[in-house]
Amino acid sequence: MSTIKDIARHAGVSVATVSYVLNNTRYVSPDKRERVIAAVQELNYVPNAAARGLRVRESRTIGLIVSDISNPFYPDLAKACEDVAQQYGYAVHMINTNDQPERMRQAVSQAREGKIDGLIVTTALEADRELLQSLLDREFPVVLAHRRLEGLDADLIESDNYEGGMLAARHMLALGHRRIAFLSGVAGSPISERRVAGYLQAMREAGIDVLAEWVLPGEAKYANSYERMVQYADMAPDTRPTAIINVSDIGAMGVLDAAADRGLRVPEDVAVMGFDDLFLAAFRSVRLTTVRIPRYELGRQATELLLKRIGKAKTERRHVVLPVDLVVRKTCGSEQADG
Amino acid sequence: MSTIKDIARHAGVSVATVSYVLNNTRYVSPDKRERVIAAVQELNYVPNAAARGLRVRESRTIGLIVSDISNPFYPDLAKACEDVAQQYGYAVHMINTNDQPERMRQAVSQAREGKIDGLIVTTALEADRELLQSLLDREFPVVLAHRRLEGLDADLIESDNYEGGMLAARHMLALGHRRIAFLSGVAGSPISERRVAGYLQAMREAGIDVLAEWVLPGEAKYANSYERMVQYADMAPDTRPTAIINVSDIGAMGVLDAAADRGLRVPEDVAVMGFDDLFLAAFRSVRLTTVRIPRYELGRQATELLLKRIGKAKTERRHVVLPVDLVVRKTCGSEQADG
DNA sequence: GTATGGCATCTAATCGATTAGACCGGAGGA
DNA sequence: TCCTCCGGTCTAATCGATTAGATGCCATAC
Repeated sequence: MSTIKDIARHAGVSVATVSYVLNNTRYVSPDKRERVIAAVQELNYVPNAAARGLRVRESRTIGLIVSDISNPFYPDLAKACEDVAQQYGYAVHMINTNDQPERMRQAVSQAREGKIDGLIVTTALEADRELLQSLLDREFPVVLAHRRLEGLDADLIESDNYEGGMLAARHMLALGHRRIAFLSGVAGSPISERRVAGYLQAMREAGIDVLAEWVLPGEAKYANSYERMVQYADMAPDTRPTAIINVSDIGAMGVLDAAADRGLRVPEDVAVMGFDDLFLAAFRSVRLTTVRIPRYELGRQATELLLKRIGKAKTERRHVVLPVDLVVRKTCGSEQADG
Repeated sequence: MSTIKDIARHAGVSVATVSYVLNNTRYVSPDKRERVIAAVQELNYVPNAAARGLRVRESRTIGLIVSDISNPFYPDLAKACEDVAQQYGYAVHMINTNDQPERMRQAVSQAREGKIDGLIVTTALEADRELLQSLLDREFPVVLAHRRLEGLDADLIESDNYEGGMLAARHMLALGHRRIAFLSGVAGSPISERRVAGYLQAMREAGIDVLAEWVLPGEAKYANSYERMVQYADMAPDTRPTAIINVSDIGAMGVLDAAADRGLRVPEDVAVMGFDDLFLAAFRSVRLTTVRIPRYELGRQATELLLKRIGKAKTERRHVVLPVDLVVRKTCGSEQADG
């Protein structure tokens, strides 16, 4: 593997001149410039990233923290992040925390080692606040994407979860439902909380008292949502919720399957909605009505913002709220055309 | 940000001693050891990765190349890779090539810059062979996972695609089908080719002549598979294939939806199978019979092998073939129990 | 009392880039 | 003719770690 010295020797110039040519940092006479370029080609030279990074104190790498890349919410966001990063010459470290603070600690450590120049955090728990704040205190760029973390002084790109909750509830209300349940996420999830708040607001506006049993927290996964739906299915038909809004599409799939297993027809006996608009929500056999979350856009904007932050002096924190929209399909029974 | 010199000064020892304590490379007296540890804690010291990397010529990072992380095949594999890497103290660079050779070139460049110590490649095209071989020629560790690349002298962890093709075809044959089609992937995909080869072998063993129109190459995506199924649906019922094997589950979803749109019942009018066993294949509304590909295991073993390669002298190339298995659900009509 | 050896620790070279500041030669002005 | 200035290029310091080899101290042996 050749070094800058080899190039300098081969081209008959100094290492400084080689560096000037490679980085375009000073004028170099055409003749020497050409000799440098030729030497680079001939020796197939690629500069060493560690040496460069040590000197200029940057790694040209950003970190992306997700709780679990195999959760279908994240791949689109991760893709956006990588697309943008590539474009700007940055690499992406992917870190799955599995919601363990230990993993977040490792990520923060990578930041302090200088392995990454900035961090995009899609899932930060309460327990991670102090850790992330310690980075921010050192002026290390951190952008929250998707999930906010109250009390953390970082940039935030999120979608309009409150509006999403309203949209969902109003859709059900417009279809004539009154007993509308909301299968929320785990207690303390700010995403879930905002969506529930929107739902509650819409219900209030409609003059409906929301029964405690209608808002059931739990894991936004298939299995747990399935179980929660089974509870509803076992209630008497005249008290059972006629509409179920789910905090995630994956959870909605569990609800759909539980309903079918219990002999309830969708949408005749129960209307079902999700959140996210995953690819699978569009399948003909599913056709889930849902609130679309702009996942790619979340990742794109978070990465653009992070890269803007890197190297720049501290600026005003940004808080971007992306619009969401209702995607009407079949599971609430109101599809317009092709049924 | 403090450096090793600060720690040395603070603890009243030399930088060498600090390094010995931190890396456990030489005996250090308990008293100095403790002073070093105290200084590290007090100054909140974290060693600089670039400086270390420059000196010892390693980045403790590996690269993972996928064609597109938003293709649901890859997240499980990527997760496995990251899980194993974390465990060994390595970070993971995720690189989406989108099947563009340009992106592969960037990845190879990262390797040569020393940004990564090894590379896991899940999708290498013919066009990438030379590039990857150039890495191997420099003794840079490369492991192919999932997709082989003929003529490349690298380690390979794949699943038994040939056996999978046989399993699928035999299942259809056992159910009494004779006109069995195989919607394959794009021409030149070795994964698809092996699966088709297994299918052809099973058909041969059953004494059935496979019509050219039964093996339709195309993109293994939803839309393209949908279109191909439409073609079949338009054939006369007595010549139309009664069974469709798909090279991917996502493609099978397209087939399922096309069949439904054309008024064909599954499995009564057409039996449908996929490959992969994605999470969505298990949904009640889908219940896709498929050949399970051990995605997590693929990623796990590839990463373990890669890490074994890194730093070790050149050893014999390994070729691991993981077993696949048939997952019988509803789309071929032979489900045993809970239908 | 001096020589020997071993052990803990130190000094300084090194990795491969970037870049501040020195240097040198030629042009232009006095 | 001499001085100044400027532009092109060079030398060498620097980033922060690791580690080879030097050093100095102390115990033991003669």
